[in-house]
Amino acid sequence: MSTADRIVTAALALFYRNGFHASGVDLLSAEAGVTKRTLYKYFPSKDELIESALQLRHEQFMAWLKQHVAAAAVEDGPLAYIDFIGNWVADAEFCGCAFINAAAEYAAPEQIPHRLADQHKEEVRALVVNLCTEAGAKDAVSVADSLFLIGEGLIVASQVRGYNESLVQNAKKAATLLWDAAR
Amino acid sequence: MSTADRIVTAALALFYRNGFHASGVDLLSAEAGVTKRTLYKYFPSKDELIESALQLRHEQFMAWLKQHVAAAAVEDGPLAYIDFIGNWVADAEFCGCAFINAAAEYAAPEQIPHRLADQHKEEVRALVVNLCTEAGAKDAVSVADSLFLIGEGLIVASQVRGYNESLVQNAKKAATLLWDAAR
DNA sequence: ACCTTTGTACACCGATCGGTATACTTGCGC
DNA sequence: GCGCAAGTATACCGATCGGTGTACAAAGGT
Repeated sequence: MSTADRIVTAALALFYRNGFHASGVDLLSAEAGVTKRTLYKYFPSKDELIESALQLRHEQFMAWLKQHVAAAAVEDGPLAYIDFIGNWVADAEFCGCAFINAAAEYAAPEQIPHRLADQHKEEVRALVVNLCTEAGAKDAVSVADSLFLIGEGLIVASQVRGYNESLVQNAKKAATLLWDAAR
Repeated sequence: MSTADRIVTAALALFYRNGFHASGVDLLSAEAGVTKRTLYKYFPSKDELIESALQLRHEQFMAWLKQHVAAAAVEDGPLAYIDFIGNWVADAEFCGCAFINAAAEYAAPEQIPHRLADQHKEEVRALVVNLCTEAGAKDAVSVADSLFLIGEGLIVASQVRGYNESLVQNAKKAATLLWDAAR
């Protein structure tokens, strides 16, 4: 693992756990096990480090998601998406969605972290649309958007209120109902 | 309007628009039209000002929500909740949910803004459960949680991706389907 | 008229912010 | 064995952070 990778990996972990504004560069470099000088050799500013960290997160997340839904039968793909979210929010390290958090801290839509969040969510939504299409939905876009909304709701509800087994079950139930109605 | 009220009102507006960590006390007091000294006469610290601002937000929001759902027929109450969210996210000043944003910036569940967010969401959820019960749902808690999830999803999706008319329509459609299945 | 309250103006505090300068060590390629 | 890039150590920069001290102006109650 290269030095740059170690830095951006540690940065992502800290930003995710601690927030972007609340994570200073001193702590950041200490967490990565490098000097501030070295950090600034690879990333010209904290802003660009944030950008790189979110880029890394996007790649990791999409790979993780794709792997999960690929393990499900094609006709259950859309429900596997909700299942994936259900697994994710149960993780002890779960701190909400890094991109939703980024959009919250950088409210203006033209700010780079917010734009990256928008792009990330668009890719996820597109993936869900694909799952619905391949599973033979009547109106793939419509049901995909509904499932996407339930997923987003499950993420933030779990973040704010803490993990709740029955809420996850409920999300799966609602998703199943919507999905069955769309086939 | 008392001086303390003007301060907390301005603080809420700035925190909502700008984030908590990103809003400094100097800007805060300037925005409120008072000196920093006066601000600290009423609020012993920025943290306590944040707490007061969130408390104010909670009261304003609940009053607004109750007023909206009270205008709907009892049997349509649960759908009026989604309708309310749909109106809200269409507002030009919409910056997501202040409590979700607070939970994002203060990730640890024991931090006061996070705890206030939890309490706020619990009250909203309880209100939706009541709406479902009064409207004669078979399993009020279950369908209320599903509608709540769709509402949360609509809030964050609109925050991250910007307002999207068809997404709102889709949320209403999904909510209607779930609600009809629960009556 | 006097005193108290309310708020202003503004300088100041130590700490931390993001970011940089300089000098030194370490290890690898040739 | 030499040179060079990578990284360390540490001190520093100006700006801003949350928060305070002090002196003064206005206004109301009695």
